[in-house]
Amino acid sequence: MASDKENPYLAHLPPSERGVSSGARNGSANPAAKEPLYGFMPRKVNGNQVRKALEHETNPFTKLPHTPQYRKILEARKKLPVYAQMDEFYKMFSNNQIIVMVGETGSGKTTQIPQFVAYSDLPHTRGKLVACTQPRRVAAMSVAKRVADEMDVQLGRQVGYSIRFEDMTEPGTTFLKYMTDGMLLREAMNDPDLQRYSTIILDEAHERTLATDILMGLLKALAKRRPDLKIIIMSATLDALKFQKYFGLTTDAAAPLFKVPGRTHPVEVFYTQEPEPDYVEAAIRTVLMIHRAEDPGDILLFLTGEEEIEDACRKIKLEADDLINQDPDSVGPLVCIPLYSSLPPQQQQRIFDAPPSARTPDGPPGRKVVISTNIAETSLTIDGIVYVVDPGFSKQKVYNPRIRVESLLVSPISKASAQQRAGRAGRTRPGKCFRLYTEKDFMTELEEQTHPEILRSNLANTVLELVKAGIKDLVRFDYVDAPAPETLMRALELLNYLAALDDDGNLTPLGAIMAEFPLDPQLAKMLIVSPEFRCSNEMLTITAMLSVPNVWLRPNNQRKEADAAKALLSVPDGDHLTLLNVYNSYNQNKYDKNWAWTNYLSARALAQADNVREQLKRTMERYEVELVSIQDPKKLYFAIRQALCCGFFMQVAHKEGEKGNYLTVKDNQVVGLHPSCGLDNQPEWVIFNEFVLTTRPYIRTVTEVRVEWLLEYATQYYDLSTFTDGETKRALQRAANKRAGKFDRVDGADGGAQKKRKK
DNA sequence: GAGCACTGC
Repeated sequence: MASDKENPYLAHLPPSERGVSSGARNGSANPAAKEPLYGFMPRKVNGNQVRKALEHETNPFTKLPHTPQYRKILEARKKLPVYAQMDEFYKMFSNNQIIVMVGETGSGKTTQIPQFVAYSDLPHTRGKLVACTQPRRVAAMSVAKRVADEMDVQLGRQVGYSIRFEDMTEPGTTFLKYMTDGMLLREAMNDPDLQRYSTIILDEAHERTLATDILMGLLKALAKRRPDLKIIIMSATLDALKFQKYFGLTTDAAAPLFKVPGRTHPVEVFYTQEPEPDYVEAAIRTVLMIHRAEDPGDILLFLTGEEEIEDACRKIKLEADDLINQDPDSVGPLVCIPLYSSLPPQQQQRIFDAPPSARTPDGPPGRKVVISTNIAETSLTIDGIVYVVDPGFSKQKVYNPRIRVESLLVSPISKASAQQRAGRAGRTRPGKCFRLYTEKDFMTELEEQTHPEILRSNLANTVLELVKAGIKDLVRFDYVDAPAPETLMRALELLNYLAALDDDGNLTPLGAIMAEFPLDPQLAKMLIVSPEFRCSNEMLTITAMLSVPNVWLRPNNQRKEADAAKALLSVPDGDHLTLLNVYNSYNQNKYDKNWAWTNYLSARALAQADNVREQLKRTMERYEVELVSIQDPKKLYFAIRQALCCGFFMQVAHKEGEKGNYLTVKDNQVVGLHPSCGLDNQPEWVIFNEFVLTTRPYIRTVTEVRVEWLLEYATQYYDLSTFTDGETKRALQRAANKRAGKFDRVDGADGGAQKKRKK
């Protein structure tokens, strides 16, 4: 490398270092006095150099003098366990392309390691970035803010973050970027070499989110194509060896491990002697036992869902009140606080309230009990928790590729999860964890790790992203854990029916555009084809509404009122049309802040839909998907239902008999219309957005369609030779005959196309 | 006549 141009690494160095004579040009005999990074050789930086630069009076990235706040924070940083191992880190980082790092809670890895890397990579001198991914948006935002403060720069300039709907970076200036794993995966889709980055750090890899898992596969392959790219996988202890082996560049060499101790307090673990037949009852009993007998300190109880949590809250409150009445001198007041994700943020904030005070000045102190879903296991940290009650269950997503259904199932947690839960008791001082199962069950029955999400999900979306990223052979892709072949086959099959992939598995032009939308392939497809039906404005709305959580509120004590409000907004032809109507009404009443609430709708979800709609609209404009509408409302509703068929022709059910049962097409599952469904009759053919398995199998968000549309817009899928014999096939046959102009001699019926409404 | 574990684009 002869010139500065070829070696941008040297650009930041004083002229003398670049081979240009003169320290005198700096006006100083010692250039290091002015230039904090003087003498830094990229990726050959050591701890001494960095420590010196950190103490320097000038900020090397802004060239401004360091503020007093910087110095104060720096003193705190020096006490982090990871700071003591800076030399070791630089040695390992300089000598290896891929590192696996483990650091427990409180080690400082998430804030410090990316900064260490920045001092070594010097990405600002060559227009590169250091990226650090997080599974959650809030984490990406809050860590970026913290690190910007630590580096004495403004958030969004040298240090920024990038999450969906919010890009807090400045191109050309930002060189350290925190981002969600999903965001980096999106980037990899369009730039498989991730050229912008000099180092990529995957944080919280042990959580094994779908996006992180896919990124690990992509980065492993990319490391061979880009020897200049460095990769750090950060994880909890238990998984380290698995990642080391996976990222070993040869079969027998593992990636090196950089290990940093955590800083937490010990937690004493107790087990029950016998298995508990009813874990909710046992949990309530344990909470009350702690309240009566243990020292002050708040309690965290893990349960599986909203209903269970609200129920337990009521029961604990009743029993605690009884205790106080019986024994006011030795039992203090107790508050129960529920915590789950669908609670409005304001109510979630209650977990940070102080525990209730003693009722008399020298009476027994009060206690706070937080009853939470898994959200408190990773996403939210509550200070002051000293006792954890862990019944050992959580709701987990499972995917059945045979019937293409994702459902939630209450299942035993893993050992790793149990340890994570116990750790929640030791964040501020030594704590106790009460496991409501036997030690033997813990040792022998619980799985080591929770199954990674990739093994429990429908992969249609992921497969499309991978194909777009240039991965041709999905089955032989080097996954950390390979999904079931049937799951991949199902995904490929769906994408082929949707014409996103051709018969050889190649991406079609349509598929390439579909991949650009942050949507399930079915939704992307119907949105992209909707201009042909001249209803793309409406499909845009419906797609956005289907992409956000349920907009309907149904408070326990006002169910009737809520149902009545919903009936007023319902469109009898289908729930998809109702969603359109809800959004339009919301939009027309935006001046009225109470509109959502008075109509029993979630203002939060509607605002989210608005946000998603805008994002999708921008993508449509970018790919020239026209935004059009038909004026005549009757024709418009027809067009919408036809466009729906283009995406959801595989999610169709046919009415069987008069009992309200439906049979899903091809899979032949017996399902019912979900009670929330707003159809005013039972049409012969319906498409549905969702199959849910609760008290029985239901289809939810349902709209009536005509059989001839299915034959017309999904000819390949409705090839009758692929159907098993039965009423559905006979009905399809009648419709097909009619289309072909033949007389149906079996029973003379017309396939139900002219069916009358009951009302 | 039911419910929404949790994330993410």
